[in-house]
Amino acid sequence: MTTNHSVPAHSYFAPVLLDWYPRHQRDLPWRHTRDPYAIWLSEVILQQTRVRQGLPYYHDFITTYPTVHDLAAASEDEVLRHWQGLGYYSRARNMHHTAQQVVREYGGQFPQTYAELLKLRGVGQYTAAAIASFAFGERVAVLDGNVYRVLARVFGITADIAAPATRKQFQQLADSLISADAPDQFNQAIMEFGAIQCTPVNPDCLFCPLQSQCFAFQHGMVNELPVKSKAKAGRTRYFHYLVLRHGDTTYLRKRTGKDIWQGLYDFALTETAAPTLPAVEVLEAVEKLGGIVAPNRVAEPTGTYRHVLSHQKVEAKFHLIWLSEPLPQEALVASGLAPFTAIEIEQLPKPILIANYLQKTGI
DNA sequence: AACGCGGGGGG
DNA sequence: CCCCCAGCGTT
Repeated sequence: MTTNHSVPAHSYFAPVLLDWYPRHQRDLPWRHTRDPYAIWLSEVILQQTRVRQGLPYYHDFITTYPTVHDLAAASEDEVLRHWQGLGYYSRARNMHHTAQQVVREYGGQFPQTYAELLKLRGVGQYTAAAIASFAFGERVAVLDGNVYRVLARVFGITADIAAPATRKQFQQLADSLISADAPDQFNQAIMEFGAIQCTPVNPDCLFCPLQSQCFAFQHGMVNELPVKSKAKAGRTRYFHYLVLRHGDTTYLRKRTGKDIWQGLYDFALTETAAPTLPAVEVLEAVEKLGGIVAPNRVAEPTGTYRHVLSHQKVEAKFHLIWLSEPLPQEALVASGLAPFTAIEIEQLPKPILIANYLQKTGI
């Protein structure tokens, strides 16, 4: 390819990517199928997740739930347990909901167009475009973080990619670039190119096939593009977990509010604005839950477990408390707590913070 | 348009 | 320790 700036990058873009892709693509399981269920599964997992992290989860899900019928028939707890550690748990809950919807309302057959796919819960513009192109060959451009980055650099777009209004500009450009005869390959190629070649940090510009056409490279702006405003800093929260135990059972409850970790299980929780909770307040909290503390069986709290989420930090301490009696039934109803054996706890979906604590303490 | 939602990898 | 990675639903 010659350096001819009189020729717009537009005409070279798709051919260069389609030439690059087969020589550099990773061998990924969902690239060997046109099954919309398998593709949907992979895309939901990959929505905010890197391939390396998502791959074992994909294998687990496609093995445990080979068809949409299997996924639809599972319980939400079981689906969340398989999702444990992947984060953004609403993806799993929405996925489960959609599986049941596809079985009930679509006879087990996924809708086949972008517009119809978009109606499914958990399927937004990106995922609808991915399924429509990969499974059904529809000519609709995907727009994900990789695509934003590649297009911003190659075409010198300085709009803030974190601003929702910027989307139109990129969608229009991507739709103008996508190959008419191989829209699926184009979509795969541009995302793979962003993931492997045009990486966020230290992109491989030296061996880049678009180097001569790339605005950012030609103008020394590779590190300035794409433009992306920073997310606002998150708050710090202080969790004091009451690990109530009696006999061989431990009390946990399912998180139901609009807070983090919806649908997952953790212990009775007192949240404070300050890092510490006085011992007397720990006892008061246990009492309020209907618990009778066994004599001399309140352990010192653990050290601080720090758990960083993208939007908030959690600093948690765990107070191990042995009860002399099981919690009364009314107390369980009021608090949502329930007794579980260690074997049962293993099967519950839990935040990584809780799973780490349980592993460390051998419960 | 702004916000809330997890967790991992690299320098 | 810092930085980076981001699609969808709700408000």
